[in-house]
Amino acid sequence: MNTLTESRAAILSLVVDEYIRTAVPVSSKFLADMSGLSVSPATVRNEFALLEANGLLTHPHTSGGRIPTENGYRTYVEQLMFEEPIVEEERITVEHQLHQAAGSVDELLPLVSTILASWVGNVAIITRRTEQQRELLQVQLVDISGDTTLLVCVLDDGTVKKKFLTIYPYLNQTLLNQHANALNELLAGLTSLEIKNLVKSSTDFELLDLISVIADLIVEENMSENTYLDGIEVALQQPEFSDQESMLEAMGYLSIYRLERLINSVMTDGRDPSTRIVIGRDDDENISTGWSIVASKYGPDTNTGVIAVVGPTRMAYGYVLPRVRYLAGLITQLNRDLSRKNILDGSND
Amino acid sequence: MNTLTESRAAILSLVVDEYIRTAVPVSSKFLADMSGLSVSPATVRNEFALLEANGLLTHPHTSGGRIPTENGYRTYVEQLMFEEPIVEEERITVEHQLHQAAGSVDELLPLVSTILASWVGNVAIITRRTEQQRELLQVQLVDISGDTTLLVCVLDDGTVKKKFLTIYPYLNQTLLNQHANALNELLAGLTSLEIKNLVKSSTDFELLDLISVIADLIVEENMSENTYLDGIEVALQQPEFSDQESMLEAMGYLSIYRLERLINSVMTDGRDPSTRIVIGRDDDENISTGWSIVASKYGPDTNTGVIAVVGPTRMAYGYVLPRVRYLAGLITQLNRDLSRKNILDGSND
DNA sequence: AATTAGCACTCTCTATCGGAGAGTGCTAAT
DNA sequence: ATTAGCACTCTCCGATAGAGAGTGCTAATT
Repeated sequence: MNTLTESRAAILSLVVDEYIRTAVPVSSKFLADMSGLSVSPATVRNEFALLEANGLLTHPHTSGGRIPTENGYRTYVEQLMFEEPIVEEERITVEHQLHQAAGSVDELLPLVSTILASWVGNVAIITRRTEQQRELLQVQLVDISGDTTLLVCVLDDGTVKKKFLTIYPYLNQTLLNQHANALNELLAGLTSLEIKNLVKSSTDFELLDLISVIADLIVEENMSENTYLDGIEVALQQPEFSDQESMLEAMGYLSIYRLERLINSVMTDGRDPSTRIVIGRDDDENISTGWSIVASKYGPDTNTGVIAVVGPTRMAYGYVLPRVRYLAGLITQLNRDLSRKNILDGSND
Repeated sequence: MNTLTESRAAILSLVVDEYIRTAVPVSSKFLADMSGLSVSPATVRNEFALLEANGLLTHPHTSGGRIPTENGYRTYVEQLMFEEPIVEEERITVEHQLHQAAGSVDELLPLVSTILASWVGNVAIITRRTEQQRELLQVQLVDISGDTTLLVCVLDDGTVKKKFLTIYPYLNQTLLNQHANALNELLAGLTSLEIKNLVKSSTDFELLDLISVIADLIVEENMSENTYLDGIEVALQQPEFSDQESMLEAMGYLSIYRLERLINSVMTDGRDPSTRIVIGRDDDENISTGWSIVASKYGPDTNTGVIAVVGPTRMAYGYVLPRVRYLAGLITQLNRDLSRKNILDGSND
């Protein structure tokens, strides 16, 4: 049933391409005239009817052109789509822009999300998984005021976490430094898990509470710090959102909290591929009708996450997919460079 | 010329109130029937004509009701407006919500902006002026990898600033700690300015470059860290933005970068009052037609900034103004508490 | 058996028209 | 100074009609 004849596949492909390009339903006359097909509109119409019977096309009105169904998009993406290669010029531009943020992940990722969003004209989102294996490098305790003390933890990827504490009895900075030194000797180089085990195994540390706080702080999920979203404004210019109602609905849908959960759930359902395209309401995903996601995991193991593009089903998959995949690879590579502990090039920034 | 008769002022006030409430032009019949005015529609129409001659009202069509001009709004705000008092219940709700963020300014301000936005149904923005007088409490140098070192500075308001450095020759953590200790002895308790003077006066410090970097880092302006914006989505539900074009235009106008510059310029033009309402295109401000700002400075001196509401000219000034002023006062008070160095109440968070 | 020309049919889109309704401006009366 | 009355203007809404686009189907062609 799903074996399309060659010409039928070509027609589906052309319809999807054209509809993605113009957002206007595609007519048989247009395909017969403008495309390489050397057939008459009537023939195209016959194929239309069959594609529609297969659930791959539909038409909004009796007398409008055809548009793809969600299944039509899926077939297109799986079998027919031409992946628009990234030209050298694009590559250079991107890598030039990224050069500014060689510092660390939390400078790199927001920049990449901005680049991706403007590149594909849709919402781009990048999540970062808090790494359980991150090591604590250094702890600091700073006396802020009377009874408020600031706990600062530096992790091995350069992340800095802080938390206000109230410590009784009052400890002055000298005492705090002594405690911090003790903590550093004890904890430096350990992961959150190792610290927790330490707490479990030995019962009579001084500052046991504080050590627990540190272990929690290291792995604390702070969504707004670990997820980067951009491109809402450019995405909302799509004709899909031409009235206030659909626009507001879209803005609600594009909330960073929703999307963060969404793409993480899409990419952590145990499936193999590191790159996925989810179109419309897939039965086992809670994605809304009319929306699609192109997502890719990035790495390496020590620093993973998902980079994704979110937009209307009428998305230029053949253009978006290679670019998402490319940026995922680029992030992976830059992360690897950052963690390789011996960067020979050193621009003093 | 600007002395309105009592009844004419009452009519202007009612028109503005009603138009703000419904966004529908107000008719003479409505005012005569529904309001306390014991006059006929014809009388109201006579007054309309005079108010229109004074440039305070206008009507979009020959046969639509009246709407205020920008000058009409200004007169209303300056002379006629009733300030909607904050009821006890609102106050309790706000203070309850704020209790969660007793920690520091950078937890407090985003929360206040969210509260304000949802309170008044418009965009709320809070800027924070980087305080030149903030003191450095502690410096930390952490070895991240081969040649990357992380510089961490803790300031006296609990702010943590960090910067990646490349230091030659390589220093291991022990050496870095020694340097950090030296720096702390030298710099702890100083402001950026004092550190810079130190650099100027003495020429042969070791780590002179590093000290300069620290001085700069302390006062580094990081807009996205110092400005908090919320409420775009709720603001865009106003009927002013009922088509895609005006909605996109509004989104562009509401960019955090623009607004940040805008409200800072509005509040730093040397005028007296700590609270200002700017309506539409004031000649000496670069505000757009159709937009208004209600802004208030907050304090105290050690930690200043501006809290503002931005929205269409048809804004409920009498509702917004007291609430902006109230929150500005609340921020001031909380800041004062935070810096008073002796908070007696200590909830262990 | 696949393709295609022909044609009636459907539906959208746009413009036009007319009437209802709302609101005004003006005049004359109070 | 206020108001009743009334003609006038403009918007809004629904109906109507015609053009245009595209289809589905049938019958003819290759």
